[in-house]
Amino acid sequence: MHHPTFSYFCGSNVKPFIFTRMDFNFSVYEKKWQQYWLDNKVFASEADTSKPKFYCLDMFPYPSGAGLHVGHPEGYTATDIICRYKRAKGFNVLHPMGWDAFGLPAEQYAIQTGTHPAITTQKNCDTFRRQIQSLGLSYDWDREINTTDPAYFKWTQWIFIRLYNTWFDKEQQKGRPIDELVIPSEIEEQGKDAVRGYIESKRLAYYDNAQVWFCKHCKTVCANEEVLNDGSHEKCGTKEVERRFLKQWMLRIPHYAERLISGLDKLDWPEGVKDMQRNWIGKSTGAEVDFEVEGLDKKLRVYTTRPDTLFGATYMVISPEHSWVPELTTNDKKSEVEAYVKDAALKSDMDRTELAKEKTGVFTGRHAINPVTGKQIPIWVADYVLMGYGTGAIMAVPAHDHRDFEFAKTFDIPVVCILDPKNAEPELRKKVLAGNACWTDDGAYINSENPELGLNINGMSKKDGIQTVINWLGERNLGKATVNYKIRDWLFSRQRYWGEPFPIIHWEDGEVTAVTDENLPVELPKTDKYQPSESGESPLANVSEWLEVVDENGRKGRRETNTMPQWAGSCWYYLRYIDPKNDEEPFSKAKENYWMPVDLYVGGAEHAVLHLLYSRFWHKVLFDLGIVSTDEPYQRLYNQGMILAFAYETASGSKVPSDLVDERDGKYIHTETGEELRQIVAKMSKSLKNVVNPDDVTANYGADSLRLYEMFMGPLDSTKPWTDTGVKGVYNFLKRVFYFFADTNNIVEGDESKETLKALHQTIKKVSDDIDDMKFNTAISQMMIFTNHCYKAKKVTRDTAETFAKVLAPFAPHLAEELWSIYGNKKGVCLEAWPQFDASYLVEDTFEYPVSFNGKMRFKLTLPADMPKEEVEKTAITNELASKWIEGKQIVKIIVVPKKIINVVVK
RNA sequence: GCGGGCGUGGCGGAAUUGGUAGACGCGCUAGACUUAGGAUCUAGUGUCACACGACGUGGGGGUUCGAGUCCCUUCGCCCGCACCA
Repeated sequence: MHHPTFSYFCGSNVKPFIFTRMDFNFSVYEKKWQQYWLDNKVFASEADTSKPKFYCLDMFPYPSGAGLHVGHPEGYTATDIICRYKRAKGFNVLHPMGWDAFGLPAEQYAIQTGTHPAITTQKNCDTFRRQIQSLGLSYDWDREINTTDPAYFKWTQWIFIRLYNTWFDKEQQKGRPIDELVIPSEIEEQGKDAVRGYIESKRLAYYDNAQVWFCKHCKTVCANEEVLNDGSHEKCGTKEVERRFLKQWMLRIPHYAERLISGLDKLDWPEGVKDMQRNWIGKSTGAEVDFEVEGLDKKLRVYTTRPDTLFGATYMVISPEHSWVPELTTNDKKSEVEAYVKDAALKSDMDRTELAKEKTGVFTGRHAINPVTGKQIPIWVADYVLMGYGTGAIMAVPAHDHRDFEFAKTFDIPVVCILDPKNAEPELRKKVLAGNACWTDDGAYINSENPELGLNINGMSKKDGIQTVINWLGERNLGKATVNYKIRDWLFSRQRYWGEPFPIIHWEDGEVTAVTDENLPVELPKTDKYQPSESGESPLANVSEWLEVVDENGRKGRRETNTMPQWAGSCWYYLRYIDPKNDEEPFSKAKENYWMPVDLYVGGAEHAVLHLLYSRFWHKVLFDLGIVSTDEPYQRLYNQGMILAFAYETASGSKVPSDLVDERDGKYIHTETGEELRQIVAKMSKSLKNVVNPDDVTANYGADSLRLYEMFMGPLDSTKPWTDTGVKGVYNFLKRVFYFFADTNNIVEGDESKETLKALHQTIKKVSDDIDDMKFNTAISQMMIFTNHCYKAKKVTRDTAETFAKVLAPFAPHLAEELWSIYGNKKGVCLEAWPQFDASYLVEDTFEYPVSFNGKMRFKLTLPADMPKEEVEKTAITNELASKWIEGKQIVKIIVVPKKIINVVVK
């Protein structure tokens, strides 16, 4: 790599100009302007109602020890361009940065080395800040926050207390203060404990025994969401997760399911992210139906989305975890069922799903009565029915449900078709009618009549059938329409040291209370034992002087020793940026009212569900309590694509580290084996040795080059591979800009040429529109076109040069400032207004028509722009060049679209 | 299986409501300058024929004066979710 700051520009006589030597010394001027911005706090913002506001937020990073990678600056540069542009357009911009700094790595490091996580975290934050500042991003650094700072997590705890003291009023679909909860008289009569239990059952945050995932590797519980499909733990990648029963803090997010779904409609988010959230919440509508159980005075309740298929229910299934299993099982089946249930309990969920191909189950020996056919149907236990969803029991309709069909075929249970798939292929229809295939789509009901009970849906369509059966069930008190959601309570505690302590005390008499607001924050105690225990007890449980408390009456208590998960701090950080130094309240209401909602939120798609859903949930609770003024936090969401890198693999697919690859004549050769390798695109990884470090890029090509390249690579939302030659491309562009515009010999006084004015105003328009559309790659290409034009024009006026500096400023702010100051300006270009686009410079009195014959462009014809259609037609076909295409043919039609195209149809 | 997205030169990628396919950049080729340098400038560069021209946006079909763009069909890739009754 050559040294960039030093003069490869040896010739002082390079055409077309002669000028005194100037080095493209970016490393000097980039530092200079960064210092200027910082010292003068040019990007500081205050709530100012006289101006329109723009709140632009980046997903704040976890400051890992590895430092920034090239993925970070991608989103940050995009938002920075928009913010600089918006400021120039007169907006009051809020653009903050901070650190999501709780988390496992710092704690693991503490366990290994004894270094307190706060020290490691501080160091990493310093590195991240330095790296981010070296990119010239226009953050308001006075608003920097850190989730591990007690002054910050004091308010995280404060919000937790609000959650704890809120219940959800289903009637009003709204969270309300717990002291507005009306205790039913029958509960009141049962005494104090019953009342307390009732209240606990309503709080949005509650403490209870829960079957939870426990990662033996991390020695902590983890949320359902953190356990991936293949049974591995998202955080550590090991498969050492298992089910345990532990006392845990849970949040009742399902109460907000409906609002979390409906709120999506008015948000300007990628459709895919909205769908993922809807999918995650998993709303389904159906009905609960009660089935009489033979020989027991009980009714087994099931949930089904297809009550219309009741006539086809030939058996029932309950989950192995269902509490009725022992009671339902007949004596002769007892040992068999017990064995099955025990087996299912031992199986982890991953085993269950991995073996999903084959259905397993066991008959309980008991029958239920199908309420519409009056027939006996067997009750089975099978693990394909989950306890956590619906009622944990189903009616099985093998003819019209794939899973039930598979199960019925495996265990030879009758399949009764009750819906004729009229529009299916004849072959398939025959099979369905005979019970040899499954049909889940629409059709017309058959065998679905019971005159004694007054129910007949024969001939109806699915939609009418469902409604008719639900009505019928309701009238007879056999069932009712029900809505179900997949989303479960959010497991909100971890057995770790490095997290927010819960502001909760467990008293010796069994009472649980929240710490009062005046006593916040509950800080983390100093300790040197960070290691969690095998049993799942937090390290905080060992710090007795912190742990044990006594109230004014001498009652003893213990602090909650769990800590909050990493999600907690990121659930509300966008609110703290609004008023980050306030120690009276989490933020001032007036400021919140001015800045919220976030107008643009940019970050990775990996947070499509969890972070964004959790955060929306907290926000809605705060909204219900009147703490925030908007129902949704993030108005517009944008996901930047991932930056990948080239990697190499052998014919057999094994990966080869990039330092062992040579390129020769477009082929990739293994330097040790000589084997020809295939170039692939992969995630950057240490093992592939294809990680690009932003510090290196900045050192070699400058921050402007890094910024510009990341924006020029392609559309912001698509994944794209990094190439070093691509960086050089934009570096060359910046150099060309510098050599032309920093050379005052090229900058003249006087009137600008028509052509240059046109090019300039095209550029203003294109760049403005493209920033609005977040199409930064084409904005940059337009600036390249303009620069190419200037090289051809050889001279431009100072006005033109200054205007171009303003347009360039959001993208390459350092270079733009440098040029701006060369022109003698004393204040920064970052404080200048955005240039006005003037359409009159673009007006042309001629237009170069492409002339097509039968849709093929053959030649071009320059005509007056205002020439009438008829005359254009005439001129086109009488043109000498046209004769060749008309000769011997008949003109059928001529299409003229003014200032677009001429198409001659010939035969 | 369900949901979302995508297929355009050697490569990254451009193309308002259907209206000149391949902008811009990389790479490559040639030339200029030269104390030969991986610098800079200029020109060229979709493919085949390299003259006329023909063919070209994953494949096939359709609508249209005109299709990368609209419709049908088919193939391939990426990302989520996945026994949720």
